[in-house]
Amino acid sequence: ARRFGGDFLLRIEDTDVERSEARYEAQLLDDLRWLGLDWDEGPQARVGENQGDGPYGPYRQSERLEIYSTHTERLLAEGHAYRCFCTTEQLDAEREQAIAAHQPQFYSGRCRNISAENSAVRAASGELFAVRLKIGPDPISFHDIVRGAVEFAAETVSDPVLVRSTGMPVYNYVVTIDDALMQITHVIRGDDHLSNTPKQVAIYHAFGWTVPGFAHLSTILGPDKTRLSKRHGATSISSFREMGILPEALTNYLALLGWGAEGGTRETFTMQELAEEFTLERVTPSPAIFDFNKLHWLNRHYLKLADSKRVAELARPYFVAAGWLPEQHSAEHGTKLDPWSEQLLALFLPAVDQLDQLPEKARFLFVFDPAAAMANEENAAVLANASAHKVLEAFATRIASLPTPVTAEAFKAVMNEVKTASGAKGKELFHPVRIALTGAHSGPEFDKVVPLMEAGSALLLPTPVLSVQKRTELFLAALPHLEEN
RNA sequence: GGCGCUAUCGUCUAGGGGUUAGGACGUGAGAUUCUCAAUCUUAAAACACGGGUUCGAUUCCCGUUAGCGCUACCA
Repeated sequence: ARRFGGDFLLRIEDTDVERSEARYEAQLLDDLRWLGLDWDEGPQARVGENQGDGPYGPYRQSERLEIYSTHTERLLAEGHAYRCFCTTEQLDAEREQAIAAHQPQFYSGRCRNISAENSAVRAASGELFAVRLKIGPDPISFHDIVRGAVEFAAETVSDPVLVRSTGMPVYNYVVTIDDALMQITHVIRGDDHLSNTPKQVAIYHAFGWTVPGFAHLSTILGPDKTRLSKRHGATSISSFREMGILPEALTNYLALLGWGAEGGTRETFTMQELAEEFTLERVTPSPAIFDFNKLHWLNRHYLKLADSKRVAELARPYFVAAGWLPEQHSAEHGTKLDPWSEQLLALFLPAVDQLDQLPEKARFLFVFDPAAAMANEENAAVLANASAHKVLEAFATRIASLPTPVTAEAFKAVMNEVKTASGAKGKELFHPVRIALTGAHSGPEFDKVVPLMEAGSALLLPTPVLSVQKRTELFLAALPHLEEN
């Protein structure tokens, strides 16, 4: 719509009373806004914003029931539709029979030829009825922008129900009326609707309306090639948001799933660029498998580009949830905590695919557990080495005599002294110290980690961050056989 | 079962009657004076199968196979 200066309409299709709840609608509007998709016409948001509405409202199908019943009367009067008095039991039995006999399941058409008078009398007497559309003998064909010409034999369409015996019209019916009345030129939807389209085309014909353009987009599949669903991980928009995926990464990824730009070498598109370049003609008809790897790559890409304040805001809740950052900003926090948080983020952001992985990566800053570190097999192997003890002893005495806070430069100097004193170098030198300070033999550069520990130890945090000296002291105290050597 | 849709590297895709079948993610290797991450360089990796049409088919047509969808008084 944006590409060609059209309008994007948001319509709430809530004719299934049992499955429609206000909270779903609120969630939907919320998700769309978060993604950066805004609509020109649509329902007033129940969450408060005043976006939406327009000249073709109301935009909730549940509020358009009168419109539909007027149209049903017209169809009935013109003979394009008829009342069907068949009971569910009857229809179920017929269906079962057809399945047992390996026959295609069509409606028998039993009620098709009940006379208008008879039909009216039975209806007036209170007999329950559904309304069915009369399908003519000719094949129904239409053009799909993604797939080309599509044709269905009339028998396979059967006489579809338009209005349930409860009086509530059915989705395939109302969607057609709404699309026509709202002057929709392009119907863009999932290909699970492709088989429904001949029914809808027949409805356009019955009313004498112009059939719009259709574009059926392929389904997104999971790695096992079945429809993407909950067991594949995130499927709702909000779950991506909760994981810490940026909206621009998601929209970019979604656009790439089933579409390729001309040339086929560009991968990153902003919403603005998408609006300028996206065309339905270039949409692929084959279904695509959702690939978290590529989404993560895009997310990392946009995380790098994003404003650091914005990312800090987004990342903060994950640390708060872990109990490591305070919930509220105090005055002190503003001046000291914010710069520290930014440092923290700068260090760990390149290491994550999505924001919710941040606490795990930063864990060693907040949780210091020498016993656990020593219990780790790989760590134990490193510490079992005789030189490791020499390194740690040399390191401990020198680091303890340093003025606080320990700077990155002072730390580097100490490491050099330890190197000459112990004769250890490379891994032999760094790994024991790294284990002592962080509990693991791998992690980010000391140049960045040391200042972060030092500055962190001066802050008032829900979980205190220990200084380099404190860590060294505690770790050596916990090393049992050091003194014996 | 019936009807429909789909089929290029593991994945997302570009391309299209004659091409060294291009790019990206991921994977492997190398570089970056501890490691991890990031970054850079580099390598391996594809036209589902069988028939046509054609001088020539991965490309067009038909079929097979496989996957998905619909087959509801769900959307």
